[in-house]
Amino acid sequence: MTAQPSLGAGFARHDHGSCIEDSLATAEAACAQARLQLTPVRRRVLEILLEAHRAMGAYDILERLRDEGLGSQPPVVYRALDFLTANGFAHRIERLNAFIACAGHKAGHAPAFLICRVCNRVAEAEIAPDAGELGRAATRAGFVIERTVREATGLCPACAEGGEA
Amino acid sequence: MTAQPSLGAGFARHDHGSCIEDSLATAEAACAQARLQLTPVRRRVLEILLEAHRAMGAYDILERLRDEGLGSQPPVVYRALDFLTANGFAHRIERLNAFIACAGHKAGHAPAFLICRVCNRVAEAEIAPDAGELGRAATRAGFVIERTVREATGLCPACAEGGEA
DNA sequence: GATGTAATGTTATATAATCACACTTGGAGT
DNA sequence: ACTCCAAGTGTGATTATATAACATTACATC
Ligand SMILES: [Zn+2]
Ligand SMILES: [Zn+2]
Ligand SMILES: [Zn+2]
Ligand SMILES: [Zn+2]
Repeated sequence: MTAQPSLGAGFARHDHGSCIEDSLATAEAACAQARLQLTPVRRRVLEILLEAHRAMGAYDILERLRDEGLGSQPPVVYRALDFLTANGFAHRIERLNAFIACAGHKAGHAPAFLICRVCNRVAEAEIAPDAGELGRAATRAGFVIERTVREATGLCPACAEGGEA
Repeated sequence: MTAQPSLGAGFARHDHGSCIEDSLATAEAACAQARLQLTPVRRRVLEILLEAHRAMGAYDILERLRDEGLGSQPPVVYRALDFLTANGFAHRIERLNAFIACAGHKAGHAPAFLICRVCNRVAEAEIAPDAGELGRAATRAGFVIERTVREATGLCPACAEGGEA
């Protein structure tokens, strides 16, 4: 426990069952609030991401949907993922061509990710969007930033301690 | 002229012919120094990237190679790109699944990119690797960063001034 | 009940990347 | 010179990721 506030669950152990329930409840509330439709497919995709609790490829998710009779073609899962990412319930990890449920949904936040190259777990960190040298460099150059991808690859605490290589 | 130091050529105009020559000469020198083979295919791919002066997909590059009889199958270009990126002569833009010649090769540097979503031009910015909140968050979490992807999407000065939408 | 909109179903295709194996080449060592 | 080895290349096939295009359904509204 005692997770770092800015990292959400991060790489620490946590009560997984309740984290799924909480996230789903939050998503439902947010959808009701914003008049968004959390349809069966969308909801199930979010659940799958929450259960996995790691980054999943679109086709991995699709396989699950197919087994459950919820859809069998790529557009089904990509549409659901579009909805979830557009509304902040999930994020795309560019480095992995994969998707992960948002940890600690805060409307319009600018997440960064720590990706372990050994165990493939991903931690989400909340960081101010324009902070840092990149924002300053952009300002100097007259560039207007709309979205920023920040993904660090490396070793999580567990994997760093075990066999490094 | 008067380019921002930390942005290399950035979005500013510059003498394109000499920037190609200089970069190639630098790459050749670096390869000789490090006993790396800048073979015809590798050299030509780097030239193509330098001439284009923007991010190119692997298959766009391959098409050029094919026209010139230098290779016709995907592995040819991916091998060359592996070499170029592994040795810092080119960079992969994760957001675009594309590649770009390095602007201002400094051994083992940690670049960030500003990507214009309208004109698709890309500027490379040099930023200290562990700088900023992400580095601190990683340290707090006990995460060992090996590589970082930092890519901002938005509008370059020219496109921001013209029709915003 | 007609109409419009959002969501879904389905087929095909586009785009990106890798695998697997044969072949060539240019030294290192004998 | 001969053998061996490692790096690089050629090539066909395959896998992985993502979108285009169009038909259909579900539901709200008028
Ligand atoms: Zn998030
Ligand atoms: Zn790990
Ligand atoms: Zn560079
Ligand atoms: Zn632009």
